[in-house]
Amino acid sequence: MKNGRISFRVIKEELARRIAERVWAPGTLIPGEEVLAREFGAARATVNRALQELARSGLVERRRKSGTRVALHPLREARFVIPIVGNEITARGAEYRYRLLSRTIDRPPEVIAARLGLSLSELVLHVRCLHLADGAPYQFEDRWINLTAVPAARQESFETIGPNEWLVTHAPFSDAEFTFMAAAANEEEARLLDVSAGAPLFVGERITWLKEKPITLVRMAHPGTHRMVTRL
Amino acid sequence: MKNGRISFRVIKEELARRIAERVWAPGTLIPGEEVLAREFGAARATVNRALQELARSGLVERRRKSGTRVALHPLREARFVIPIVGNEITARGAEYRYRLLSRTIDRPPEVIAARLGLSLSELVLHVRCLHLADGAPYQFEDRWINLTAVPAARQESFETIGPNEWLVTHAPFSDAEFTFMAAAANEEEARLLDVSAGAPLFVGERITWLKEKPITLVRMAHPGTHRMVTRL
DNA sequence: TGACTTGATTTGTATAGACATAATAGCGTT
DNA sequence: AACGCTATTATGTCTATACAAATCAAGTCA
Repeated sequence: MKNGRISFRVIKEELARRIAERVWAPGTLIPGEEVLAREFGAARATVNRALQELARSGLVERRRKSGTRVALHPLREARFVIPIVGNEITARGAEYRYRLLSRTIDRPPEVIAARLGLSLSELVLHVRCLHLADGAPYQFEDRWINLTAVPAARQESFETIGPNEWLVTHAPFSDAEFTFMAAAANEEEARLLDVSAGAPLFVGERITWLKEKPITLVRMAHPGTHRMVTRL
Repeated sequence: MKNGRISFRVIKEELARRIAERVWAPGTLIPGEEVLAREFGAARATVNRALQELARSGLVERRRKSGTRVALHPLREARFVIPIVGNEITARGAEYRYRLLSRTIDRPPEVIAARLGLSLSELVLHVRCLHLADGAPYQFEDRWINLTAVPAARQESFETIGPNEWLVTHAPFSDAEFTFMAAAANEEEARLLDVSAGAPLFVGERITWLKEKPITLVRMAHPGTHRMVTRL
């Protein structure tokens, strides 16, 4: 940007600094956009953008007519990128390997049908597979695909390509729900992930929909050593 | 907004729809801002805002000169709000209770000093407490506070107010790192959280800094039934 | 061939001005 | 006091215009 012009980033950082250093205490009403614009020698739109971003990251709360105040409880949100597992592994410099465990087409068990909102008569494709990093078990993937919504999955063997990778290029989705939890490894999970039975697992679950229509439900289990980290 | 004017939200949703329904396949280059602006009868700035938001949510990738293309692997990021535990509990309609377990001032153990980047001679405040929902153990909090950075913590007993709540209003931070993992409950955790020893726990860890200066390290352990959910 | 320059293109950002919208405060009426 | 209207005010958003920055491609020169 040209010299004299002040970036919304600069404003954002300066405002963040004032909040962090208690120039403006939590709960305080901070000056209005016009005032700040004059102070920084910028247009109101520029200040507005800075403030909107601060609001989205949870540092301030804004209300029409009342103004902008420093958030009382800065419950800043954490953002995690959910990568394709293969990329995640190679990004760490490890060798990625994939193994298909089973692939069956059947009517869904009640639990699965309920979670996905399917009737018990609709067919689902059940795929179980293992992702390995440098030969060590990294993730056990247990997936159910709604064949009514994704009939093309019937033609795919999933022998060399993981269902995740296949789905992102063949079955779009518009909504998703992520869940993370801890669980104890059952006999099979223990064997597959090379941990002892009952050992803690880090489990991620995801359901995706395309305009209300359920696409797939996947449970991804990692050995307990797995860590999900983010910085903000 | 006035009748004729088209909101960036409308544009954003329509573009998202086209991507979800494969009007524009993954990897495809989508029309430039000017073209879209003409199509929607909006200013380029409006289209720009819509596209920027789509880019941030990971649906498209943008590059100057090349243009905007539909992301090949929509690794859409998941956003989790990290609330104050008390609010989280009352928001669920449960009764919140807090119990202080211990509060000591001492030199940090090596592990903690290393994680926080402190010298072994600096004093830290070690607080352990329990958060309960409707009488049942909800979270075991094990916290270390850097007294060099937050000397005021020395005066606080933490008998009725949790360290988290106290800190957000008394010790600002500018950076934070979140980690989530699964772990097996040790004897003490098992007793406190009312699970059996070795049972899986869902553990969150957070370190915060104010301009490079470490403020606090906290480990928050939940019973394995705990779920962290987000929708996008 | 290969390194450098230049131009064209697309997104990125700032601005001034206008109007929209939400929420509040104050007033008047009952 | 309770209710509803109105004016006020701060944020929210759109437009038109301008220029900045990145980057790709083609052309130039050693």
